Amino acid sequence: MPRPRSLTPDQLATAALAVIDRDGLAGLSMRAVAQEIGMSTMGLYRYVEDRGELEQLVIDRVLDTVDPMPPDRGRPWHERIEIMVERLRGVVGSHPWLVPLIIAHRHRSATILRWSEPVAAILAEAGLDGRERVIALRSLLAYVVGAIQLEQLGPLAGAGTQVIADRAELPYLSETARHAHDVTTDEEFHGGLALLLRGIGGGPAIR
Amino acid sequence: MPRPRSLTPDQLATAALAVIDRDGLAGLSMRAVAQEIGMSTMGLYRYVEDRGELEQLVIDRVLDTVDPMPPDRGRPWHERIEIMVERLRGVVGSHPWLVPLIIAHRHRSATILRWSEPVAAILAEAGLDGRERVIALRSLLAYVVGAIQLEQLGPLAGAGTQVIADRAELPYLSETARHAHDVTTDEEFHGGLALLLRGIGGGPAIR
DNA sequence: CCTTTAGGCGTACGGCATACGCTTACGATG
DNA sequence: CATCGTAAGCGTATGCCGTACGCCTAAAGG
Repeated sequence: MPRPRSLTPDQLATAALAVIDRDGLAGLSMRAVAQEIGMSTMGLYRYVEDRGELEQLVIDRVLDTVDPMPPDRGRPWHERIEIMVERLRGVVGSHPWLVPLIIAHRHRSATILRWSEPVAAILAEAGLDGRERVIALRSLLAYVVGAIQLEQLGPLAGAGTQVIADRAELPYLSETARHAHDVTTDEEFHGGLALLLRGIGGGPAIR
Repeated sequence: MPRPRSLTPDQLATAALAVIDRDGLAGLSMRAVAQEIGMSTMGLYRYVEDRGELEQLVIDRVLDTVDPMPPDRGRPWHERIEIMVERLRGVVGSHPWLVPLIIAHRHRSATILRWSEPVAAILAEAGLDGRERVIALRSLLAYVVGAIQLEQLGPLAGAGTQVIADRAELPYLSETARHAHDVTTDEEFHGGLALLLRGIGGGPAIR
């Protein structure tokens, strides 16, 4: 009976994401999204309660593209976890501006749960008991969250690291920084993950 | 010759920190800090270029309390790293509102460098070569950053986890969540760190 | 005592989220 | 086809925010 909606939540999320990808997180405002759609600012409030709900819409839209299918069970379990982690990193990494938003809304998102389910299953198969599983799962999440942020904020082989390499008062750190340029972003991420997996008990043997 | 300054940067940082600790990060505004000091809003701009510089002041003030002294060399190196990590977590954890600010300003902060120096030294002593050191150091930082945020956003034994425990469509995850209540925040943090250290090669032997 | 310099304040602007009330398009019903 | 209830969409207004700019004044050197 009433007038039909002229916008789907998905169109709204797409518009907001376009704004973010173009102008960064700071460019995201109700006005900007309304303009992107070609609607008045207040018209948006017919679709979302407030700005937070719009953000949630964007995050869900992006995170929903993470494939939650358990990987082929023929592989060793640490490889399967790597695959799951890499899927998450791939999706988040293609929208780096979203990272702070995802962090802030993490607890409300169903995707993290859907992602965690197969990971928990793999850890159980690997023989970890309940308590070990709790700790391993949280550690993996902590590592992924932290690594993605560090990666986004300053590439390892970038200018910031170069500055450190020249600091005479920090001999060990600068010596370490000089080795940074031949570690790619991917090697760094997977290297760290491999350390964690080895600690959990599933990685290749100790050096 | 000119009129002397009536405020030290430290007083400014202290006032801003008081506002944050009382009203949260959202409560931090130039107006609020000015009122806290008993000065007009624009008076603050005699001391800082802009809001960002005020934030930097607060972060430096807090992070400067992290003890950068290398721990007693008699201990095994993985214990020494644990001590360094715990110092960082202790300081940041007592001002949880600051976490997003610290993340955003991370690259400008000298404290992280001062902290990283002894950690790099310990890793070198442990026998890691340059490349391994780069990866281990970044991993530790990633874990700490991620874990502190996860810890702050949702306690493991809290209501959020309880909800998960009742989700029938996520059998492995909910089974895992049911074990969460007997893992304290500290156990979780140190358990994850122990996994990472074991992977690096310095933790207690594999299970 | 006078001059100079920076300290401190008030005002004003443009941007933000959003509360509220009006107008209007729609489509089900008579 | 005419009518009307409902929700869509818009305009206005409020109260935040950071901060540019110009004025007045305190204080120290000569």
